[in-house]
Formats: sequence, structure tokens, C-alpha cells
Amino acid sequence: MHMNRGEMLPEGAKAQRVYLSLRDQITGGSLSDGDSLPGEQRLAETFGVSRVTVRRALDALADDGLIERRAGSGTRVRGGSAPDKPVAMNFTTLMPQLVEMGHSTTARLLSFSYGPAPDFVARAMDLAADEDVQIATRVRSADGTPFSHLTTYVPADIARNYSEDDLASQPLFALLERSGVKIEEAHQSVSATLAGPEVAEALGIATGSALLSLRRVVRDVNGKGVEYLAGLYRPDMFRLEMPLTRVGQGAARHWEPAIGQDGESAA
Amino acid sequence: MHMNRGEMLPEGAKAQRVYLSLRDQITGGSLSDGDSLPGEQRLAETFGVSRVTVRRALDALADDGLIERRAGSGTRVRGGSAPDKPVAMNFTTLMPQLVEMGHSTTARLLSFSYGPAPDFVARAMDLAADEDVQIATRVRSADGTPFSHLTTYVPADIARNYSEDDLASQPLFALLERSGVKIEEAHQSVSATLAGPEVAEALGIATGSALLSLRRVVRDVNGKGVEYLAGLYRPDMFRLEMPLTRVGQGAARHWEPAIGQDGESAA
DNA sequence: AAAATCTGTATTATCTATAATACTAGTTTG
DNA sequence: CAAACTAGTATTATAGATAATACAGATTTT
Repeated sequence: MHMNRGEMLPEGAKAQRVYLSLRDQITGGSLSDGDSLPGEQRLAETFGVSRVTVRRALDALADDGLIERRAGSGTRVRGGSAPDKPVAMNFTTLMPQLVEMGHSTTARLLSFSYGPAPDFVARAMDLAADEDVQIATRVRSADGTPFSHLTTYVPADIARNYSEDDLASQPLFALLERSGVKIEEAHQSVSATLAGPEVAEALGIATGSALLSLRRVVRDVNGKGVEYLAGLYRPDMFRLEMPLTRVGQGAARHWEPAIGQDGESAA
Repeated sequence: MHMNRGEMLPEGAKAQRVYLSLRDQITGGSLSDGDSLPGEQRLAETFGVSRVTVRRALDALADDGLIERRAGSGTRVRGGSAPDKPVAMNFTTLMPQLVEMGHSTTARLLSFSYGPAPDFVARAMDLAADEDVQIATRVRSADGTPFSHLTTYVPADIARNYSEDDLASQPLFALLERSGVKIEEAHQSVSATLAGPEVAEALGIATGSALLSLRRVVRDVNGKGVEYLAGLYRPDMFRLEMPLTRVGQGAARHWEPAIGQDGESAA
């Protein structure tokens, strides 16, 4: 009975690469149950490593309970497409659907400071080059497992309206609107990146893991930037879900988000 | 003048990890121009490797032209937040905005076959366990650089309506609607994953790079699944952009996609 | 029953990373 | 100017990971 929750990574650097790649395919759904995995020899060839190295990666996967190895037969996937409890982000609120799913959420404030806005933030928010912003980094956990690493930049004059404690307990949206900010527009950009040493430790994952990266710029009615968010999310814990419906006729036919029906819908 | 386009990766496995992590931060916008990078000694400590290894990673970054090193002063970022030509995906068409931006797009068919649907596909599309599907994998390139690796699963009876050549030249949407399929609903799930050896080669990137992962299930008016798409996108070439506006009043206030106004558009 | 394929196990040479250095030459800060 | 940074350049010993092999035992296929 191992309760290691996917943290039994092998020692070698190449072995870790193989381990992470295979683990991503399993938890990501590309590999389901059954007789799936190729033989150790073939894996060694496709990854360009020796069989010993593949072996170390498979040992770690077996420790995690993700695969099952039987001599003579082969290696099979076990936990196929049954991720623990993937938190999804709701489209219409821009907030993770946590409360609705009975998750207990906690936020931990990692750093908190005021200072000049970094270049890319000032550019994205149309700030003066020397304008001070509040920079806060916090990690959110669901049921004790961290799933997001968020860094927010808020112009100092706005940020003075709430306290450091507020940040650790409440979502930034609520604090901004409470401060009298009239939110009007937001622009999100979703991408992927690798986990650096600091965020890897904060999220309890291995350096070099894949992360979902989200950049968000929020503006008020005057077009002034009021929030810049740089969020990193664990793909095994978090997904961006968007249900869409096809509307319109002829050339104007296009997609629109299906609001109010997420995921389980029976219909 | 190096035209290596980010393919000068160092030899050691640990050095590659440092290289990829730093490169992601630079092309991802977390590190802009200026005096940014910490000293080699500090980098070695935070990454948990020796200074020699950090050095190898920095050598490769310098070869790529991403950083500039000056003895005594430090290491600075050069290509900060000016990615080549990031292709964005349009929200309302579910298609990359390529034609509008003057890109020359090519698609290459990597594999093409008919066979029983994999478990996760059959589950997602509500197919019979033994139903045959067409499985096609193709790589799309913009201006000669590959940016997406797409695998589609289409029920065999539908797929017979178009040819193999059609797939290499036209988007699947057009082919489906031409085949008389009434598209009604789609569900997208966005996540991140690591590049395995095969996709890494197909996309011209290093194994272990971060990729944006998109899963899409398209259903017709009867609720039957007509397409399952598993797409992997290079984060340095592709982003999922979504402009949003705040609408509604009071408790019903929520976000909606700002249709028709994307980035550059003039409508 | 034989052949083929797979995991399990072991050994050894080689390559790689690391640590501990030392030193030079630029640059910035006090 | 002097002190305290920095990158650039070496060297060497040691520990560790990897590659290349070989063979035994289990399972499936022919």
C-alpha cells in the first residue's frame, strides 16, 4: 500500500524524463487500461536510452501504482483514465469550480511585496514604467494537494484597499470589486510551460513537469489594467473545460460557449 | 547569425533540463529584456546542479541568441517577449487564425488507418466498444515551422465520405459538414503535457518540452460523437486567446467571450 | 513441444555530473 | 581607488548514471 501519490521519481535525469513522459500519457488519458505499453526493449529504442534506464522509470511507475508488470506477459496500465478529482475551471466565472464539487480549498501566501512593475507586466497593462505594483504569489490547494501557483500584479493605489490577510482568504476578484473597481474586460492567454525549481517545490511536483500556463489581464471601464495574473496549474489536477454549441446560420455559423451546462450534463 | 531556431540543446540530461526551463521562461514572457538572469552560482543552487552544468545550458541559450553574456556584468535576456509569430486559436471558429494573418499553412499526413476505437475515445464519444474509427495523425506547419500535432478519430461510416487527400488539404470541420453531418455541440478540454519522442521529432522540438494539450469531442444533433481530436501544440508558436467581457447585473454578472474582436481584427 | 517475447536479474566498462578548486579579466558599488 | 561582484577558463578526483551485455524464468503464440 503505497501512498506516495506520484512522487517516487527515479534518480537519474534521463530516467526521470522517461518516467515523466509515460506518466503524463497515463494520467492524461492517452494510455488507458489493458495491455497497452510496448516492451522495455522498444521503449528503450524510441526514447533513445538503454533498457536499464527504462527499467528505472517503470520501477517508479509501478511504485506509484500506475502500471502492473508481469514477467513474460508485458506491462499494463492500471489507473488509466480515472484521475483523482480533476478540478475544472469555470468559464463564466473565471474561477475554479471548487465549492460546487465539495472540495476544501486553501490558499497559502508565498510572497508579498510592493515594487516597480516588471517590463512584461507594464506593457500588458499599459502602466507607466515606474508605477509601483503589488506583487503577490500564492498557492491554492484542493483537499491538501496544491494545484495552482498564482502570481498577481495589481497597481499599488488599488491594492492598498485590501490587506495581506484578505489575499490569503479571498479571491482577488471579490477584493477588487469591493475596492470599487469597475471590471469591464479581460484577456486570457493559455499556453504550456515547464516547472522550474521554485514552482515545482511549491506545487509538490518534479522539476521539468508540464504545467498549464494562463496569463490574464483585467481592465476596468476606463481601459486601465487593474490585474495581471500569471497562473501555473498542474495538468493532473486542473483542466480548462469549455462546452460549446454551434449557433447561427450559413456563413455566420459559429461556436459559442454553452453556459450553465458543464461536464456531466444528461440532456 | 545563427539560424538554429532553438535546436542547439546541450548534451547532458541535466543540462537540458536547465536549458529547457530557462528557455521556456524567456519565450514565455516571464523573463524579459534587461539585467534579468541570476548569477551562475545562484542558478546552480536553485536548480540543484553544479555550475558546470548551468554553464552548458547557458552556452546553448547563447548559441540560440536568447541571452547575452558579459563578463563581470552578468547575463541578460535578448529576445524577451518578441516571439516569432505566435499563432492564436480563434474562439468562435475553433480554428487557428492563419489565413487572416498571412501565414502559409501546410499539413502533412503522418499516419492513416482504420481500426477499433481506443478505450478513451470510445468512452468519450459513446461508441460501441468494437466500432471502427478512422485514425489520422497530421502535423500542421506555419511558414515551414510545425506548430501542431493532431490526431483525429472519426467513426468509419462517416469517414468514408472523404478521401485521404482531402484530409491533407482541408480542415476536418469542412469535410464533416460536407458529408452531411449536422454539428451541434463540442466539448474542449485544455491541459498541458510533455513531448514524447515521436511527437518531439514530428514537431522539431526536444523530448521533454512542454506542449499545450487540447481534447475535443464534437457531437451531431443526435448527440452522437462524430469527431475526437487530440491536439498537441508548441507553446512558443501557438496560444489559446480568449477576450472576455463582463456582462449582466448583480448576482447574474458573469463573463462572456468578446466575439468579433480578437487581437488585431478589423472585422 | 518449440519458438518467440516479455520481465527479472546481474555484470562491467564508459560516460556524465559533481565537487572542490584556482585563477583571470571585466564591471559595478561603495 | 578599492572592494565586491560577475563571467570565462581551467584542472582533477570522485561519485553516479548510463550503455552494452548476457542469461534465467514466465507467458504467449505457433
